[in-house]
Amino acid sequence: MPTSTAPSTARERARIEITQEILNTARDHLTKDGAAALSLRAVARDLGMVSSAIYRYVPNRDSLLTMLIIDAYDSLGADVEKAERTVRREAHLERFLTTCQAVRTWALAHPQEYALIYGSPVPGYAAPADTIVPASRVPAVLITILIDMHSRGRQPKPTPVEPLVSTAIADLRMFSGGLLPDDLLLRGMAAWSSLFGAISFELFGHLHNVVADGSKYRKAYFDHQMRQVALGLRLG
Amino acid sequence: MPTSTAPSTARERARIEITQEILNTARDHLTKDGAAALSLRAVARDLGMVSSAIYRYVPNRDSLLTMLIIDAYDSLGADVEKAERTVRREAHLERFLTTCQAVRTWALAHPQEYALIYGSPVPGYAAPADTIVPASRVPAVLITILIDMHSRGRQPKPTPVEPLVSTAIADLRMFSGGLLPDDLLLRGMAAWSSLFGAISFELFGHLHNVVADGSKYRKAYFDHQMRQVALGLRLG
DNA sequence: ACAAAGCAAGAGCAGCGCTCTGGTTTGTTG
DNA sequence: CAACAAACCAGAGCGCTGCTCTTGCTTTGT
Repeated sequence: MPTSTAPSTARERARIEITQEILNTARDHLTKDGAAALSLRAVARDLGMVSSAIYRYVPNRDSLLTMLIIDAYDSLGADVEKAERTVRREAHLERFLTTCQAVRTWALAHPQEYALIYGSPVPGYAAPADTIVPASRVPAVLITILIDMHSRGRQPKPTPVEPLVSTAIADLRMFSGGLLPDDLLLRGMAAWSSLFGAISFELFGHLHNVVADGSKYRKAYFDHQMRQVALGLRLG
Repeated sequence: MPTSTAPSTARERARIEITQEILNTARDHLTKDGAAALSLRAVARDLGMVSSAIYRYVPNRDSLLTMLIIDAYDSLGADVEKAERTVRREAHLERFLTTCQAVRTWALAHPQEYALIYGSPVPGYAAPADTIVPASRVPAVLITILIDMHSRGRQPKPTPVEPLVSTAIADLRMFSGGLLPDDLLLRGMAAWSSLFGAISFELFGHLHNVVADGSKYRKAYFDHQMRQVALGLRLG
């Protein structure tokens, strides 16, 4: 089943087109002034429509933000997948490091969008179901690397995990197709949090007066940290 | 030199008192509706003053947020310091784990304040200098644990660190009094990012459909992860 | 040919941050 | 004690926001 049916009437085509324009303009505003400053009225003004007309295409501000969130997840996911694909399949460590670099590169290039998806969620906001698939693209890449490593390499005996923790990650185990032992899944989660913890700290200003400001310093620092994380994954 | 001189006149006393009331009411609003929804007018209403009167005590909304940020850092810092103090000095691992638990406990109890200080910063916002001291209380606790461990325990030979990374963390080295080798400082940074990465993921909803929702599962998962982090610190 | 559905435009409501004006209170000084 | 400047308060007002409702017009499927 196709996710979107072909536009039969001119009206449907126009509707899709206008919705696209709204999304594009909104993304421009987002990258310039941040999510908090995004205003439906300003978007309408830019598009030469009156403010009320926007509500024909977007039910409200929150849902516009949701569309931008999905967009951001997909943009990040596509970049990361593309970067990771360029690496030789057997070079597991390099695949991991390339993935981390790609996430950071995207985040530095799209700080507001990064903040939108990995920063504080808006107060009453609950992520709708449409976001969970795009949101899992990066985790999927990481898990694939782990699976490849685990299935090919020598498998050290898995460290046993407490039952409570083991049941806690039942969903994650299912997501990975049951191909990974619990302790490796947990290491993967640790790597994932470390990756985003490091990027968030850098992007949200918590490295001020801690790690030198220059971009080469920041990159070297990040590199080093991710190599450390890779050690924890037994990738190095 | 005292940071605040004694209030001589009734007016000065009233001023301080009213400013305090404004801060308290603002904090109530923050914990209830989040930073984005915090409104000077609403605070004024709660206090029975007209909206313009607030500007006698607070220059603008941003500076009110800054005061709340400082408050939040101090609240977190005080809780963490208190918790960490209860542990036997020689039990370095336990001191570390207790610190992590204290951070998480505070974060779960004050999610909006956590989001305010560790979530996405407001677009044009630049943290003023007044925040850096309160912000470094938690890092200071972690570094003290590392110093105690390093100075007492057997010191494994430090892994050499690339020069670029070494110069990148010059500020951090200074902050730690030069008592720690670079590789341990870097492990400490990794632990710090992991800690906040883990808490941010949990608080900002990125563990949905990954780690089971129940608070005991979440706690067990967090415990496990922090023990893992401690291994990276060679604390375990 | 015609009703139904989709559309644009404008007015309007309640809220926001912030400023300005005019009038009052307070503390200090001649 | 009187005079005066500084600090205070209340209110009106500006321009912005999200969102709704009403009024007409146009496109669409029957």
